[in-house]
Amino acid sequence: MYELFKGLGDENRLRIINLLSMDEFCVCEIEVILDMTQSNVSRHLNKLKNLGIIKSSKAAQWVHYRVSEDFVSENDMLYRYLIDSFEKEVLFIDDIKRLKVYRENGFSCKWINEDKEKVMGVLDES
Amino acid sequence: MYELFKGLGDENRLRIINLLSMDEFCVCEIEVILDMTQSNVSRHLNKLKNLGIIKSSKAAQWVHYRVSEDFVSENDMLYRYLIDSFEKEVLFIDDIKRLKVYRENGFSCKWINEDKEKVMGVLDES
DNA sequence: TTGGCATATGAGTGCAATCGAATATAGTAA
DNA sequence: TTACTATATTCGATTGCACTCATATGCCAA
Repeated sequence: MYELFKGLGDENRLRIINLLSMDEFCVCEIEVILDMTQSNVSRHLNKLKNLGIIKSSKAAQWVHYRVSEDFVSENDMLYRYLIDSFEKEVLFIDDIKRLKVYRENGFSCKWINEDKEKVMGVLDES
Repeated sequence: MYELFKGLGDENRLRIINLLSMDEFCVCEIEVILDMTQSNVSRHLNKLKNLGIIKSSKAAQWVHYRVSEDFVSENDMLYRYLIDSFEKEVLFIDDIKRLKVYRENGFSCKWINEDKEKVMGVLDES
């Protein structure tokens, strides 16, 4: 049990969970939206996966991550606490704002591949 | 927010919270019931206090610790999740068993002062 | 099969956290 | 005051964790 809390005791991992609570994302999208390095995102995702908080599925060379439905149903109160808390803190609210801009511009893995700088630039301005 | 989870991400601190969820205790009682060193208990209590999870009050040379009512009301779901989880794990269940033996023998700070070895011995046998 | 892209992992670094032992502080009682 | 007791804090050692850079793996497309 303390392992679970230890896993949640990291800002970047909470930011990832916050993002994944909205939708499914592949690694490169998380990287761009949260402005983290690729290896760092990958490592945190792996840790969250080992804890059973998220799950992954491969689609071609992309790996999509999502919050585990089992985790949510087995840890109902904790998950609701998380969601509530996300909505109260600027850091998490700002990440969701960045996600909105990402969506409004119709960005996707493809865009990131073709011109990552451009995508990052647009997100940074907002 | 991640600081709170980081604080909960330690087995000994969870054991202390589990114990304090039952009643108020002074440091020497926690030390004996959980079989931890005095300095270690003190350290963890201090950390939990800084996080606002517990509160303390002095009575003569003793310091009594209890779960903060404010923390419980402000973090209702998280606290309920904690209590639920405690009830499901052997480690925490066993600590409460030790507490019961402590109570059934009528032990107190005084007893611990007068013959700590004896008290520990009785608890260890159970 | 080769080239390129998405993701994962290994190695190294530095910082943070835990712990026991010893010591300091503060409060009490004689 | 002095002696004692409960708790807090400092020290030094050890371990654990997050991070970056570089490289490996695995998948697709031409």
